[in-house]
Amino acid sequence: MQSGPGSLILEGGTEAATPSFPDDGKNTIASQLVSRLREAIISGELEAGSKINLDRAKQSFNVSLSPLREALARLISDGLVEFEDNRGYRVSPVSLSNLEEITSLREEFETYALRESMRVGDVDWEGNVMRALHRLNRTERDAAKPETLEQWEAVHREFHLTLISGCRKPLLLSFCKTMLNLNDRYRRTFLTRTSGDRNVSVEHSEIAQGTVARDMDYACDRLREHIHRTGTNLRRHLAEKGIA
Amino acid sequence: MQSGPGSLILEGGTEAATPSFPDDGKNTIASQLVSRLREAIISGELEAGSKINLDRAKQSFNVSLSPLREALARLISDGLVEFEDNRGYRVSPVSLSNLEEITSLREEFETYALRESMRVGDVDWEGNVMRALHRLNRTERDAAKPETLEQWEAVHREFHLTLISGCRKPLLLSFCKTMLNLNDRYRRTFLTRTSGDRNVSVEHSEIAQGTVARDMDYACDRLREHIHRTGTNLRRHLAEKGIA
DNA sequence: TTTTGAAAAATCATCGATTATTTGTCAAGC
DNA sequence: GCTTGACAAATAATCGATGATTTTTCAAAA
Repeated sequence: MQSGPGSLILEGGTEAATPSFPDDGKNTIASQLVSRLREAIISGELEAGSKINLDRAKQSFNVSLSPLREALARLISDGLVEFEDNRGYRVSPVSLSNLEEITSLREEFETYALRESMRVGDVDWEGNVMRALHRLNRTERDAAKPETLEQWEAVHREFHLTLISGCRKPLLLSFCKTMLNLNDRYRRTFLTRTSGDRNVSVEHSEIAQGTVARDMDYACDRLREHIHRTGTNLRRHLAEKGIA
Repeated sequence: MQSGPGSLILEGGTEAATPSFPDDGKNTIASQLVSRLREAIISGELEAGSKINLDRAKQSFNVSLSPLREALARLISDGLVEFEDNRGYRVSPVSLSNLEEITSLREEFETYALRESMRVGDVDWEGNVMRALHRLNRTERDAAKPETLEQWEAVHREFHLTLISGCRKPLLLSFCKTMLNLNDRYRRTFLTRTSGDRNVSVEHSEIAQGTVARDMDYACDRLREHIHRTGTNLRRHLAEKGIA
Protein backbone atom coordinates (compact mmCIF):
# COMPACT_ATOMS: atom_id res chain seq x y z
CA MET A 1 0.00 0.00 0.00
CA GLN A 2 1.29 3.37 -0.98
CA SER A 3 0.58 6.70 0.66
CA GLY A 4 -2.92 7.36 -0.55
CA PRO A 5 -4.99 10.39 0.31
CA GLY A 6 -5.43 10.75 4.01
CA SER A 7 -3.20 7.84 4.93
CA LEU A 8 -1.34 8.13 8.20
CA ILE A 9 2.02 6.58 7.62
CA LEU A 10 5.02 5.86 9.79
CA GLU A 11 8.58 7.18 9.53
CA GLY A 12 8.26 9.08 12.81
CA GLY A 13 5.52 11.59 12.14
CA THR A 14 7.41 13.43 9.47
CA GLU A 15 4.08 14.50 7.98
CA ALA A 16 5.90 14.57 4.68
CA ALA A 17 4.52 17.33 2.51
CA THR A 18 4.09 14.95 -0.46
CA PRO A 19 5.96 17.36 -2.70
CA SER A 20 5.02 16.16 -6.14
CA PHE A 21 1.23 16.18 -6.34
CA PRO A 22 -1.19 18.70 -4.85
CA ASP A 23 -3.56 15.90 -3.85
CA ASP A 24 -7.07 17.20 -3.76
CA GLY A 25 -7.99 13.54 -3.90
CA LYS A 26 -7.64 13.57 -7.67
CA ASN A 27 -4.77 11.35 -8.64
CA THR A 28 -5.07 11.13 -12.36
CA ILE A 29 -4.40 13.80 -14.94
CA ALA A 30 -7.90 13.40 -16.31
CA SER A 31 -9.50 14.06 -12.94
CA GLN A 32 -7.32 17.06 -12.25
CA LEU A 33 -8.25 18.37 -15.66
CA VAL A 34 -11.94 18.10 -14.84
CA SER A 35 -11.43 20.46 -11.92
CA ARG A 36 -9.19 22.84 -13.80
CA LEU A 37 -11.44 23.00 -16.83
CA ARG A 38 -14.55 23.43 -14.73
CA GLU A 39 -12.98 26.31 -12.86
CA ALA A 40 -11.72 27.85 -16.11
CA ILE A 41 -15.22 27.76 -17.56
CA ILE A 42 -17.14 28.94 -14.50
CA SER A 43 -14.70 31.79 -13.98
CA GLY A 44 -15.10 32.87 -17.57
CA GLU A 45 -11.46 32.24 -18.40
CA LEU A 46 -12.74 30.02 -21.20
CA GLU A 47 -15.26 32.12 -23.05
CA ALA A 48 -18.86 30.97 -23.26
CA GLY A 49 -19.73 29.52 -26.63
CA SER A 50 -16.13 29.28 -27.79
CA LYS A 51 -14.74 26.24 -29.46
CA ILE A 52 -12.21 24.20 -27.51
CA ASN A 53 -9.33 23.50 -29.82
CA LEU A 54 -7.79 20.27 -28.65
CA ASP A 55 -4.27 21.00 -29.83
CA ARG A 56 -4.20 24.38 -28.16
CA ALA A 57 -5.86 23.12 -24.98
CA LYS A 58 -3.37 20.27 -24.94
CA GLN A 59 -0.54 22.77 -24.93
CA SER A 60 -1.99 25.33 -22.55
CA PHE A 61 -2.76 22.66 -19.97
CA ASN A 62 0.43 20.71 -20.71
CA VAL A 63 -1.30 17.38 -21.09
CA SER A 64 -1.82 14.71 -23.66
CA LEU A 65 -4.91 14.13 -25.72
CA SER A 66 -6.36 11.10 -23.95
CA PRO A 67 -6.89 12.61 -20.50
CA LEU A 68 -8.03 15.88 -22.08
CA ARG A 69 -10.76 14.22 -24.09
CA GLU A 70 -11.80 12.11 -21.14
CA ALA A 71 -12.07 15.17 -18.91
CA LEU A 72 -14.12 17.07 -21.46
CA ALA A 73 -16.43 14.09 -21.86
CA ARG A 74 -17.07 14.11 -18.13
CA LEU A 75 -17.80 17.84 -18.18
CA ILE A 76 -20.67 17.38 -20.61
CA SER A 77 -22.77 16.19 -17.69
CA ASP A 78 -22.17 19.47 -15.88
CA GLY A 79 -23.77 21.34 -18.74
CA LEU A 80 -20.58 23.34 -19.07
CA VAL A 81 -19.40 21.70 -22.27
CA GLU A 82 -21.15 20.60 -25.42
CA PHE A 83 -20.03 18.05 -27.94
CA GLU A 84 -20.70 17.16 -31.52
CA ASP A 85 -19.30 14.23 -33.46
CA ASN A 86 -16.29 15.15 -35.53
CA ARG A 87 -16.62 18.78 -34.49
CA GLY A 88 -15.29 18.45 -31.03
CA TYR A 89 -16.03 20.21 -27.80
CA ARG A 90 -17.14 23.75 -27.09
CA VAL A 91 -17.91 25.77 -24.00
CA SER A 92 -21.66 25.90 -23.50
CA PRO A 93 -23.04 29.25 -24.65
CA VAL A 94 -24.90 31.60 -22.36
CA SER A 95 -28.30 33.02 -23.16
CA LEU A 96 -31.25 34.68 -21.51
CA SER A 97 -33.42 31.60 -21.89
CA ASN A 98 -30.73 29.38 -20.44
CA LEU A 99 -30.38 31.68 -17.43
CA GLU A 100 -34.14 31.71 -16.95
CA GLU A 101 -34.31 27.95 -17.01
CA ILE A 102 -31.48 27.66 -14.53
CA THR A 103 -33.23 30.09 -12.21
CA SER A 104 -36.55 28.23 -12.48
CA LEU A 105 -34.95 24.86 -11.88
CA ARG A 106 -32.96 26.15 -8.94
CA GLU A 107 -36.18 27.43 -7.40
CA GLU A 108 -37.88 24.07 -7.86
CA PHE A 109 -35.01 21.76 -7.03
CA GLU A 110 -33.52 23.65 -4.12
CA THR A 111 -36.81 24.33 -2.36
CA TYR A 112 -37.72 20.67 -2.75
CA ALA A 113 -34.33 19.60 -1.42
CA LEU A 114 -34.56 22.08 1.43
CA ARG A 115 -37.99 20.80 2.42
CA GLU A 116 -36.68 17.24 2.37
CA SER A 117 -33.67 18.29 4.42
CA MET A 118 -35.91 19.88 7.04
CA ARG A 119 -37.96 16.70 7.06
CA VAL A 120 -35.15 14.20 7.55
CA GLY A 121 -32.03 16.22 8.35
CA ASP A 122 -30.25 15.51 11.63
CA VAL A 123 -28.61 17.76 14.21
CA ASP A 124 -25.23 17.56 12.49
CA TRP A 125 -26.80 19.01 9.40
CA GLU A 126 -28.37 21.86 11.39
CA GLY A 127 -24.99 22.66 12.84
CA ASN A 128 -23.40 22.63 9.40
CA VAL A 129 -26.00 25.10 8.19
CA MET A 130 -25.27 27.53 11.02
CA ARG A 131 -21.54 27.20 10.48
CA ALA A 132 -21.89 27.83 6.75
CA LEU A 133 -24.01 30.89 7.47
CA HIS A 134 -21.47 32.24 9.90
CA ARG A 135 -18.62 31.76 7.46
CA LEU A 136 -20.58 33.45 4.73
CA ASN A 137 -21.39 36.43 6.92
CA ARG A 138 -17.74 36.78 7.87
CA THR A 139 -16.47 36.62 4.32
CA GLU A 140 -15.79 39.95 2.73
CA ARG A 141 -16.94 40.72 -0.79
CA ASP A 142 -15.19 43.71 -2.30
CA ALA A 143 -15.37 44.27 -6.04
CA ALA A 144 -12.03 46.06 -5.81
CA LYS A 145 -10.31 42.89 -4.58
CA PRO A 146 -10.83 40.07 -7.04
CA GLU A 147 -9.54 37.43 -4.64
CA THR A 148 -12.32 38.26 -2.18
CA LEU A 149 -14.87 37.71 -4.94
CA GLU A 150 -13.58 34.23 -5.61
CA GLN A 151 -13.44 33.45 -1.92
CA TRP A 152 -16.98 34.71 -1.47
CA GLU A 153 -18.24 32.62 -4.38
CA ALA A 154 -16.79 29.50 -2.81
CA VAL A 155 -18.30 30.20 0.61
CA HIS A 156 -21.63 31.22 -0.88
CA ARG A 157 -21.81 28.06 -2.92
CA GLU A 158 -20.95 26.04 0.15
CA PHE A 159 -23.78 27.73 2.06
CA HIS A 160 -26.40 26.86 -0.51
CA LEU A 161 -25.17 23.28 -0.79
CA THR A 162 -25.09 22.84 2.97
CA LEU A 163 -28.69 24.03 3.26
CA ILE A 164 -29.86 21.10 1.15
CA SER A 165 -27.22 18.57 2.17
CA GLY A 166 -29.49 16.94 4.72
CA CYS A 167 -32.00 15.62 2.21
CA ARG A 168 -30.46 12.16 1.69
CA LYS A 169 -31.12 12.26 -2.04
CA PRO A 170 -27.74 12.02 -3.77
CA LEU A 171 -29.11 12.33 -7.30
CA LEU A 172 -31.07 15.43 -6.40
CA LEU A 173 -27.98 16.92 -4.79
CA SER A 174 -25.93 16.32 -7.91
CA PHE A 175 -28.55 18.06 -10.03
CA CYS A 176 -28.56 21.00 -7.63
CA LYS A 177 -24.77 21.19 -7.80
CA THR A 178 -24.95 21.24 -11.56
CA MET A 179 -27.47 24.08 -11.55
CA LEU A 180 -25.42 25.97 -8.99
CA ASN A 181 -22.34 25.65 -11.20
CA LEU A 182 -24.18 26.98 -14.18
CA ASN A 183 -25.64 29.80 -12.13
CA ASP A 184 -22.27 30.74 -10.68
CA ARG A 185 -20.83 31.10 -14.14
CA TYR A 186 -23.42 33.76 -14.90
CA ARG A 187 -22.75 35.55 -11.64
CA ARG A 188 -18.99 35.49 -11.96
CA THR A 189 -19.16 36.61 -15.55
CA PHE A 190 -21.85 39.26 -15.35
CA LEU A 191 -22.21 40.34 -11.76
CA THR A 192 -19.28 41.69 -9.82
CA ARG A 193 -21.32 43.90 -7.56
CA THR A 194 -24.53 43.08 -5.76
CA SER A 195 -27.68 45.02 -6.38
CA GLY A 196 -28.09 48.05 -4.12
CA ASP A 197 -31.65 47.32 -3.11
CA ARG A 198 -30.83 44.00 -1.54
CA ASN A 199 -29.45 43.01 1.79
CA VAL A 200 -28.20 39.59 0.82
CA SER A 201 -26.85 38.87 4.28
CA VAL A 202 -30.30 39.26 5.77
CA GLU A 203 -31.74 36.98 3.09
CA HIS A 204 -29.23 34.28 3.91
CA SER A 205 -29.84 34.63 7.63
CA GLU A 206 -33.59 34.37 7.25
CA ILE A 207 -33.24 31.23 5.15
CA ALA A 208 -30.90 29.63 7.65
CA GLN A 209 -32.96 30.63 10.69
CA GLY A 210 -36.15 29.31 9.14
CA THR A 211 -34.33 26.15 8.19
CA VAL A 212 -33.00 25.19 11.61
CA ALA A 213 -36.41 26.13 13.07
CA ARG A 214 -37.85 23.61 10.56
CA ASP A 215 -40.36 26.18 9.41
CA MET A 216 -40.73 24.64 5.97
CA ASP A 217 -42.95 27.18 4.28
CA TYR A 218 -41.06 30.17 5.61
CA ALA A 219 -37.63 28.83 4.77
CA CYS A 220 -38.64 27.63 1.31
CA ASP A 221 -40.38 30.92 0.48
CA ARG A 222 -37.31 32.90 1.54
CA LEU A 223 -35.04 30.61 -0.47
CA ARG A 224 -37.25 30.85 -3.53
CA GLU A 225 -37.32 34.65 -3.33
CA HIS A 226 -33.57 34.72 -2.87
CA ILE A 227 -32.97 32.62 -5.96
CA HIS A 228 -35.54 34.56 -7.93
CA ARG A 229 -34.02 37.94 -7.07
CA THR A 230 -30.58 36.76 -8.09
CA GLY A 231 -32.06 35.61 -11.37
CA THR A 232 -33.74 38.94 -11.97
CA ASN A 233 -30.54 40.82 -11.26
CA LEU A 234 -28.54 38.62 -13.58
CA ARG A 235 -31.09 38.93 -16.32
CA ARG A 236 -30.82 42.70 -16.16
CA HIS A 237 -27.05 42.55 -16.42
CA LEU A 238 -27.26 40.21 -19.38
CA ALA A 239 -29.69 42.54 -21.10
CA GLU A 240 -27.31 45.46 -20.50
CA LYS A 241 -24.57 43.57 -22.26
CA GLY A 242 -26.91 42.84 -25.13
CA ILE A 243 -27.10 39.10 -24.61
CA ALA A 244 -30.25 37.49 -25.94
CA MET B 1 -20.81 18.56 -48.06
CA GLN B 2 -21.12 14.84 -47.59
CA SER B 3 -24.27 12.83 -47.10
CA GLY B 4 -25.10 13.67 -43.51
CA PRO B 5 -28.02 12.29 -41.56
CA GLY B 6 -31.27 13.18 -43.23
CA SER B 7 -29.69 14.75 -46.26
CA LEU B 8 -31.58 14.39 -49.51
CA ILE B 9 -29.00 13.83 -52.14
CA LEU B 10 -28.91 13.32 -55.89
CA GLU B 11 -28.04 10.24 -57.94
CA GLY B 12 -31.62 9.71 -59.04
CA GLY B 13 -33.39 8.66 -55.90
CA THR B 14 -31.31 5.57 -55.36
CA GLU B 15 -31.92 5.95 -51.63
CA ALA B 16 -28.58 4.20 -51.24
CA ALA B 17 -28.64 1.95 -48.21
CA THR B 18 -25.32 3.33 -46.96
CA PRO B 19 -24.00 -0.16 -46.40
CA SER B 20 -21.14 0.46 -44.03
CA PHE B 21 -22.53 2.37 -41.04
CA PRO B 22 -25.96 1.98 -39.46
CA ASP B 23 -26.19 5.77 -39.07
CA ASP B 24 -28.28 6.61 -36.09
CA GLY B 25 -26.63 9.97 -36.44
CA LYS B 26 -23.68 8.76 -34.41
CA ASN B 27 -20.62 8.82 -36.59
CA THR B 28 -17.81 8.16 -34.21
CA ILE B 29 -16.96 4.97 -32.43
CA ALA B 30 -17.16 6.71 -29.08
CA SER B 31 -20.69 7.93 -29.74
CA GLN B 32 -21.86 4.56 -30.96
CA LEU B 33 -20.35 3.03 -27.85
CA VAL B 34 -22.34 5.40 -25.66
CA SER B 35 -25.55 4.04 -27.16
CA ARG B 36 -24.45 0.44 -27.06
CA LEU B 37 -23.19 0.62 -23.51
CA ARG B 38 -26.27 2.47 -22.31
CA GLU B 39 -28.52 -0.16 -23.84
CA ALA B 40 -26.38 -2.94 -22.40
CA ILE B 41 -26.67 -1.46 -18.93
CA ILE B 42 -30.37 -0.60 -19.01
CA SER B 43 -31.23 -4.01 -20.39
CA GLY B 44 -29.28 -5.68 -17.61
CA GLU B 45 -26.84 -7.28 -20.01
CA LEU B 46 -24.12 -5.60 -18.00
CA GLU B 47 -24.87 -6.49 -14.41
CA ALA B 48 -25.59 -3.76 -11.89
CA GLY B 49 -22.67 -3.09 -9.60
CA SER B 50 -20.21 -5.06 -11.69
CA LYS B 51 -16.80 -3.79 -12.58
CA ILE B 52 -16.17 -2.91 -16.20
CA ASN B 53 -12.89 -4.48 -17.16
CA LEU B 54 -11.45 -2.32 -19.88
CA ASP B 55 -9.48 -5.06 -21.63
CA ARG B 56 -12.46 -7.35 -21.77
CA ALA B 57 -14.88 -4.62 -22.78
CA LYS B 58 -12.39 -3.59 -25.46
CA GLN B 59 -12.52 -7.07 -26.90
CA SER B 60 -16.24 -7.74 -26.57
CA PHE B 61 -17.08 -4.44 -28.28
CA ASN B 62 -14.21 -4.73 -30.75
CA VAL B 63 -12.91 -1.23 -30.11
CA SER B 64 -9.80 0.48 -28.91
CA LEU B 65 -9.24 1.96 -25.49
CA SER B 66 -9.59 5.66 -26.30
CA PRO B 67 -13.20 5.68 -27.55
CA LEU B 68 -14.18 3.17 -24.87
CA ARG B 69 -12.91 5.37 -22.06
CA GLU B 70 -14.48 8.44 -23.61
CA ALA B 71 -17.84 6.70 -23.93
CA LEU B 72 -17.75 5.53 -20.33
CA ALA B 73 -16.85 9.02 -19.16
CA ARG B 74 -19.93 10.38 -20.92
CA LEU B 75 -22.11 7.73 -19.32
CA ILE B 76 -21.23 8.92 -15.84
CA SER B 77 -23.68 11.76 -16.34
CA ASP B 78 -26.48 9.30 -17.01
CA GLY B 79 -25.98 7.84 -13.58
CA LEU B 80 -25.44 4.47 -15.21
CA VAL B 81 -21.72 4.30 -14.63
CA GLU B 82 -19.51 5.22 -11.72
CA PHE B 83 -15.82 5.99 -11.77
CA GLU B 84 -12.94 6.08 -9.33
CA ASP B 85 -9.39 7.16 -10.05
CA ASN B 86 -7.08 4.26 -10.79
CA ARG B 87 -9.90 1.82 -10.12
CA GLY B 88 -11.78 2.33 -13.31
CA TYR B 89 -15.42 2.21 -14.22
CA ARG B 90 -18.25 0.14 -12.85
CA VAL B 91 -21.93 -0.26 -13.59
CA SER B 92 -23.91 1.74 -11.03
CA PRO B 93 -25.38 -0.57 -8.40
CA VAL B 94 -29.09 -0.88 -7.73
CA SER B 95 -30.64 -0.49 -4.31
CA LEU B 96 -33.94 0.16 -2.66
CA SER B 97 -32.96 3.67 -1.64
CA ASN B 98 -31.78 4.46 -5.15
CA LEU B 99 -35.09 3.26 -6.59
CA GLU B 100 -37.00 5.30 -4.06
CA GLU B 101 -35.09 8.43 -4.92
CA ILE B 102 -35.63 7.88 -8.62
CA THR B 103 -39.35 7.46 -8.05
CA SER B 104 -39.55 10.60 -5.93
CA LEU B 105 -37.59 12.67 -8.39
CA ARG B 106 -39.64 11.40 -11.31
CA GLU B 107 -42.78 12.46 -9.48
CA GLU B 108 -41.41 15.94 -8.85
CA PHE B 109 -39.65 16.54 -12.14
CA GLU B 110 -42.19 15.04 -14.50
CA THR B 111 -45.21 16.68 -12.91
CA TYR B 112 -43.40 20.01 -12.99
CA ALA B 113 -42.44 19.48 -16.62
CA LEU B 114 -45.96 18.37 -17.49
CA ARG B 115 -47.44 21.47 -15.86
CA GLU B 116 -45.03 23.64 -17.80
CA SER B 117 -45.85 21.80 -21.00
CA MET B 118 -49.56 22.40 -20.48
CA ARG B 119 -48.78 26.04 -19.81
CA VAL B 120 -46.69 26.73 -22.91
CA GLY B 121 -47.05 23.70 -25.18
CA ASP B 122 -48.40 24.25 -28.68
CA VAL B 123 -50.81 22.28 -30.85
CA ASP B 124 -48.04 20.22 -32.40
CA TRP B 125 -47.11 19.02 -28.95
CA GLU B 126 -50.72 18.08 -28.20
CA GLY B 127 -50.83 16.06 -31.39
CA ASN B 128 -47.59 14.33 -30.50
CA VAL B 129 -49.05 13.34 -27.15
CA MET B 130 -52.12 11.77 -28.74
CA ARG B 131 -50.00 9.97 -31.29
CA ALA B 132 -47.68 8.61 -28.61
CA LEU B 133 -50.67 7.42 -26.60
CA HIS B 134 -52.14 5.68 -29.61
CA ARG B 135 -48.89 3.93 -30.41
CA LEU B 136 -48.52 2.83 -26.82
CA ASN B 137 -52.06 1.43 -26.72
CA ARG B 138 -51.45 -0.46 -29.93
CA THR B 139 -48.19 -1.98 -28.78
CA GLU B 140 -48.46 -5.47 -27.42
CA ARG B 141 -46.69 -6.46 -24.23
CA ASP B 142 -46.37 -10.18 -23.80
CA ALA B 143 -43.95 -11.58 -21.27
CA ALA B 144 -43.66 -14.71 -23.40
CA LYS B 145 -42.22 -12.71 -26.29
CA PRO B 146 -39.12 -10.80 -25.21
CA GLU B 147 -39.03 -8.70 -28.34
CA THR B 148 -42.46 -7.24 -27.52
CA LEU B 149 -41.16 -6.25 -24.10
CA GLU B 150 -38.33 -4.29 -25.63
CA GLN B 151 -40.62 -2.71 -28.15
CA TRP B 152 -43.08 -1.76 -25.43
CA GLU B 153 -40.32 -0.25 -23.31
CA ALA B 154 -39.28 1.99 -26.18
CA VAL B 155 -42.82 3.14 -26.93
CA HIS B 156 -43.60 3.64 -23.27
CA ARG B 157 -40.53 5.72 -22.76
CA GLU B 158 -41.42 7.75 -25.81
CA PHE B 159 -44.91 8.39 -24.39
CA HIS B 160 -43.61 9.75 -21.12
CA LEU B 161 -41.03 11.91 -22.85
CA THR B 162 -43.58 13.27 -25.30
CA LEU B 163 -45.90 14.25 -22.46
CA ILE B 164 -43.29 16.64 -21.10
CA SER B 165 -41.64 17.60 -24.39
CA GLY B 166 -43.66 20.82 -24.68
CA CYS B 167 -42.11 22.50 -21.65
CA ARG B 168 -39.30 24.37 -23.43
CA LYS B 169 -36.84 23.58 -20.67
CA PRO B 170 -34.01 21.54 -22.22
CA LEU B 171 -32.09 21.03 -18.98
CA LEU B 172 -35.18 19.78 -17.21
CA LEU B 173 -35.88 17.41 -20.07
CA SER B 174 -32.39 15.99 -19.90
CA PHE B 175 -32.79 15.36 -16.18
CA CYS B 176 -36.11 13.65 -16.82
CA LYS B 177 -34.53 11.47 -19.48
CA THR B 178 -31.81 10.49 -17.06
CA MET B 179 -34.33 9.52 -14.41
CA LEU B 180 -36.38 7.62 -16.96
CA ASN B 181 -33.30 5.67 -18.03
CA LEU B 182 -32.51 4.73 -14.48
CA ASN B 183 -36.11 3.78 -13.86
CA ASP B 184 -36.29 1.66 -16.99
CA ARG B 185 -33.29 -0.33 -15.87
CA TYR B 186 -35.18 -1.33 -12.76
CA ARG B 187 -38.27 -2.23 -14.74
CA ARG B 188 -36.46 -4.22 -17.37
CA THR B 189 -34.44 -6.04 -14.76
CA PHE B 190 -37.07 -6.74 -12.14
CA LEU B 191 -40.47 -6.41 -13.74
CA THR B 192 -41.42 -8.51 -16.73
CA ARG B 193 -45.11 -8.60 -15.98
CA THR B 194 -47.32 -5.76 -14.86
CA SER B 195 -49.19 -5.91 -11.61
CA GLY B 196 -52.61 -7.53 -11.82
CA ASP B 197 -54.48 -4.83 -9.99
CA ARG B 198 -53.58 -2.11 -12.45
CA ASN B 199 -54.96 -1.14 -15.78
CA VAL B 200 -51.96 0.72 -17.06
CA SER B 201 -53.60 1.56 -20.37
CA VAL B 202 -56.34 3.45 -18.58
CA GLU B 203 -53.77 5.29 -16.51
CA HIS B 204 -51.92 6.41 -19.63
CA SER B 205 -55.14 7.46 -21.32
CA GLU B 206 -56.27 9.50 -18.35
CA ILE B 207 -52.95 11.30 -18.20
CA ALA B 208 -53.01 12.07 -21.91
CA GLN B 209 -56.65 13.16 -21.92
CA GLY B 210 -56.14 15.47 -18.97
CA THR B 211 -53.03 16.82 -20.61
CA VAL B 212 -54.52 17.84 -23.92
CA ALA B 213 -57.52 19.24 -22.01
CA ARG B 214 -54.94 21.34 -20.10
CA ASP B 215 -56.45 20.26 -16.83
CA MET B 216 -53.23 20.73 -14.90
CA ASP B 217 -54.21 19.39 -11.52
CA TYR B 218 -55.96 16.34 -12.93
CA ALA B 219 -53.22 15.42 -15.35
CA CYS B 220 -50.43 15.94 -12.84
CA ASP B 221 -52.22 13.98 -10.14
CA ARG B 222 -52.77 11.07 -12.52
CA LEU B 223 -49.15 11.18 -13.63
CA ARG B 224 -47.89 11.30 -10.06
CA GLU B 225 -50.03 8.32 -9.09
CA HIS B 226 -48.86 6.44 -12.16
CA ILE B 227 -45.22 6.96 -11.31
CA HIS B 228 -45.82 6.21 -7.66
CA ARG B 229 -47.58 2.91 -8.40
CA THR B 230 -44.78 1.80 -10.67
CA GLY B 231 -42.35 2.62 -7.91
CA THR B 232 -44.32 0.61 -5.38
CA ASN B 233 -44.50 -2.38 -7.70
CA LEU B 234 -40.80 -2.27 -8.38
CA ARG B 235 -39.97 -1.95 -4.73
CA ARG B 236 -41.92 -5.10 -4.01
CA HIS B 237 -40.08 -7.01 -6.70
CA LEU B 238 -36.74 -5.80 -5.39
CA ALA B 239 -37.69 -6.91 -1.91
CA GLU B 240 -38.67 -10.35 -3.23
CA LYS B 241 -35.24 -10.73 -4.75
CA GLY B 242 -33.68 -9.72 -1.46
CA ILE B 243 -32.21 -6.44 -2.64
CA ALA B 244 -31.69 -3.88 0.07
C1' DT C 1 -2.84 -20.40 11.89
C1' DT C 2 -2.44 -15.76 10.88
C1' DT C 3 0.19 -11.84 9.41
C1' DT C 4 3.51 -9.54 6.60
C1' DG C 5 5.75 -7.97 2.61
C1' DA C 6 8.04 -8.47 -1.67
C1' DA C 7 7.47 -10.06 -6.36
C1' DA C 8 4.38 -11.04 -10.17
C1' DA C 9 0.29 -10.37 -12.59
C1' DA C 10 -3.52 -7.74 -13.80
C1' DT C 11 -5.44 -3.58 -14.71
C1' DC C 12 -5.69 1.33 -15.37
C1' DA C 13 -3.70 5.75 -17.31
C1' DT C 14 -1.07 8.14 -20.52
C1' DC C 15 1.64 9.02 -24.55
C1' DG C 16 3.08 9.70 -29.51
C1' DA C 17 1.96 8.49 -33.98
C1' DT C 18 -1.48 7.48 -37.52
C1' DT C 19 -5.88 7.80 -39.78
C1' DA C 20 -10.28 10.13 -40.84
C1' DT C 21 -13.04 14.13 -41.16
C1' DT C 22 -13.92 18.86 -41.56
C1' DT C 23 -12.68 23.42 -42.89
C1' DG C 24 -10.37 26.75 -45.72
C1' DT C 25 -8.40 28.10 -50.32
C1' DC C 26 -8.49 29.06 -54.95
C1' DA C 27 -8.85 28.40 -59.78
C1' DA C 28 -12.18 26.80 -63.55
C1' DG C 29 -16.60 27.08 -65.31
C1' DC C 30 -21.13 29.21 -65.56
C1' DG D 1 -19.62 38.16 -59.92
C1' DC D 2 -21.13 33.71 -58.12
C1' DT D 3 -20.95 28.81 -57.76
C1' DT D 4 -18.46 24.48 -57.94
C1' DG D 5 -15.14 21.18 -56.95
C1' DA D 6 -10.50 19.63 -56.27
C1' DC D 7 -6.71 20.29 -53.35
C1' DA D 8 -4.37 21.60 -49.00
C1' DA D 9 -4.38 22.69 -44.23
C1' DA D 10 -6.35 22.20 -39.80
C1' DT D 11 -8.53 19.58 -36.64
C1' DA D 12 -10.76 15.54 -34.60
C1' DA D 13 -10.71 10.48 -33.78
C1' DT D 14 -8.47 6.32 -33.17
C1' DC D 15 -4.78 3.06 -32.48
C1' DG D 16 -0.86 0.36 -30.43
C1' DA D 17 2.68 0.73 -27.20
C1' DT D 18 4.50 2.26 -22.79
C1' DG D 19 4.31 3.77 -17.99
C1' DA D 20 1.90 3.72 -13.36
C1' DT D 21 -1.04 1.81 -9.95
C1' DT D 22 -3.63 -1.71 -7.88
C1' DT D 23 -4.51 -6.43 -6.90
C1' DT D 24 -3.08 -11.08 -6.33
C1' DT D 25 0.11 -14.58 -5.04
C1' DC D 26 2.91 -16.92 -1.98
C1' DA D 27 6.62 -17.86 1.00
C1' DA D 28 8.75 -16.42 5.40
C1' DA D 29 8.05 -14.92 10.03
C1' DA D 30 5.40 -14.41 14.19
